Amino acid sequence: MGVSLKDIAARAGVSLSTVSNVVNGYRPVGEETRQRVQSAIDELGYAPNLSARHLRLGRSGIIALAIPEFDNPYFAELAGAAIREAAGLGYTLVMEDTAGAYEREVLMIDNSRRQIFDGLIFSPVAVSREEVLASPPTTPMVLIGEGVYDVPHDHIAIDNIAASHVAVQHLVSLDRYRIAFIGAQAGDHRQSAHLRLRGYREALAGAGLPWDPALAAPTTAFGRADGLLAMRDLLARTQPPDAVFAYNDLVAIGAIRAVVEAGLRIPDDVAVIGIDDIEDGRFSNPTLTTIAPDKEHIGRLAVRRLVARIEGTPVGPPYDVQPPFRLVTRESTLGGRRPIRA
Amino acid sequence: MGVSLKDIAARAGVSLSTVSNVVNGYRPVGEETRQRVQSAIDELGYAPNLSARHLRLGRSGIIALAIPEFDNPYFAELAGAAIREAAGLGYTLVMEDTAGAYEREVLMIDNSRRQIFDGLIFSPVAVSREEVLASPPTTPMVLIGEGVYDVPHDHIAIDNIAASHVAVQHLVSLDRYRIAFIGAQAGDHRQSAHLRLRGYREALAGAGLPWDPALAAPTTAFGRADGLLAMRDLLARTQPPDAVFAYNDLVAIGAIRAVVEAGLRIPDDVAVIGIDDIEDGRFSNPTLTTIAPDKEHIGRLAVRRLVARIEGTPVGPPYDVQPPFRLVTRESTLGGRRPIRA
DNA sequence: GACCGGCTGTATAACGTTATAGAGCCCGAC
DNA sequence: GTCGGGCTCTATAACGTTATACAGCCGGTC
Repeated sequence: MGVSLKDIAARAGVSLSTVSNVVNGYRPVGEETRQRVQSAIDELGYAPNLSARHLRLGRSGIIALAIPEFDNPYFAELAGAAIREAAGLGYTLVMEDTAGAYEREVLMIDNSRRQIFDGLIFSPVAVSREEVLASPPTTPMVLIGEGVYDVPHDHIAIDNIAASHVAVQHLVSLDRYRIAFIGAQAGDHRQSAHLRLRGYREALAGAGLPWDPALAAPTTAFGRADGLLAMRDLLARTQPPDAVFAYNDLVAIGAIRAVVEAGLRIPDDVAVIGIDDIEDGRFSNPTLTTIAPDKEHIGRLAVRRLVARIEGTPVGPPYDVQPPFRLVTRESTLGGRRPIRA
Repeated sequence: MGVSLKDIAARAGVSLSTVSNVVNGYRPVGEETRQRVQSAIDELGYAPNLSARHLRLGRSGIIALAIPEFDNPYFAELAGAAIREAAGLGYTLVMEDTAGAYEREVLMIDNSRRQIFDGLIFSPVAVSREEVLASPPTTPMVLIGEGVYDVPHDHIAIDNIAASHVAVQHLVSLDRYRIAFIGAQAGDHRQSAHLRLRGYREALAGAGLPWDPALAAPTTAFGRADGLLAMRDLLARTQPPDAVFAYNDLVAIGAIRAVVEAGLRIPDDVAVIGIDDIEDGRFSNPTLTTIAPDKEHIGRLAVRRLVARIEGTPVGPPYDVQPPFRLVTRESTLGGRRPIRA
């Protein structure tokens, strides 16, 4: 083991309590003793045992952020905002990757992991609403993204349907008639994919465009490779699309690559739009038009709500928040080449 | 607080010890009692308090990975490998972002954070060798990347100089004569930037090419935006480069964008190579030639070494490992357009 | 001179867990 | 009939910390 309070106390010839008071200033200590204790601390290199402190105090000062796609920049960017907010509130934020795997997600909502952290911000993909409901209510949990609604937890997620409307309407405004959607469907667990598909269909209907199932390309996951394969498929059709609404920016970037490989022009032959506004799309060729959720807002708000729950600040009942989003137009739908403002 | 052993014991009418034995099977328990205890656990929803267990056992089963650029996919991809290896060894890996900030990095090497985790994998950027040396040797620490050598810790980092040689030699083999380097220098803390610059200069000399300071473009950081700005600068010279070796793939992607914006062709007018082999470069337009460190190897090895130290497995003295890397040629130096195998 | 209050320090109980020592019981062997 | 030993289970001490209760001392006030 490392150096403990006891070692310091012995070295300085004082009691445990006095050392503790020097360390965290709960009660005043005489100047002379304080210095003797402090030099003992410096010499022996003492640092408090966080587990013991956690056990005693009931709080560790650490909150966790569990995300399903560690390699999706969207979450990295969101995490950045969360980390800053947490630091400002005196908490450390650590991240855990569930990889969207069911067993890993279950570890989040049963108590095995939550016992060591003061709270959890969780982006569930594989677990169901019922499982979240059945989880024991110990440490506070805030849910972000996806479609786990009507549970006794704060929940922050953009309005997927409204966002999809804006995306599709933008493509319609460019006089596109054969608008495809790329993203998983059918048996997929991911609620947001279903919601975005629904928004896409509604928007098509609203614009008086027909619903063509051949233009809804399924994917097995939501990365660049999935977008690439799906787009190749769409381009091989006898009547290829003249625009694509991708489930997210990664998928869109894969789709762009497929279009370029096919020797077609963007947006002239095919316009592309995604969702997320990850940095990749700001530097891609062409740059990517996208729906930008306010990641800063989401990250900060999630932490604020969680900390409020942890500290018992009165914040009212759990609620659903739909953070703002906006359409960011770039070369993949507008054409031309405009220098990036960096 | 949550449900504790005591609650279960009371409910099942047995002692604390018996419940503990049911939970972790340290000693056998009679079948009838075991069932009574088990149903009490299920009913009350018990999960062990990890802090208490950590305090008692001296281990928490959690290791941390502290990285300087959470938004660089390189680390996300490396973390993926580390997470898998850790899971296989019975550990959970959580990630912490230092943002390369000095104060945050100091928190890693003094003991404040290490007390709650069994060990730390740390990619230092801002702290010096002396500070690492002065840190109290409590929980094991494995260092990855950068140039903190000759410290009593395992250290895993590619041979930056050798990697730079390979990169530059590849450009030379394409008959490029004005090869630029983009990456911070001078007062920068980042050792790897200095090493790569040195490798670049050595390789130029080896190829009989002159060293032109005007072709070494400094950056303030190492992201896409930095590559973009530096490349714009280089292209504005009276004698622009015909090839660019970028500090990493993100910088290279920014550089590519600058070349495209300028209306020049890649690789015809300017060839581009990076280091890291992040997924972005596999899907960019054009796709990016790069030096690919074996991230899987690095991530897994770091975890294996750390766990060996934690568990006291005899593994010999701390050592420096240089993981393998290889040149991956793509469109940004080879030209043409080759479909991605996805 | 007795008492009060402030200041400085100490002893101790608890947080939830697990390893150790040991208690009670029953069965078989001498 | 006693002893040894296996089988269950229990009581307890510790891990390192902090909050509570308390003890001693000094100076000032009635």
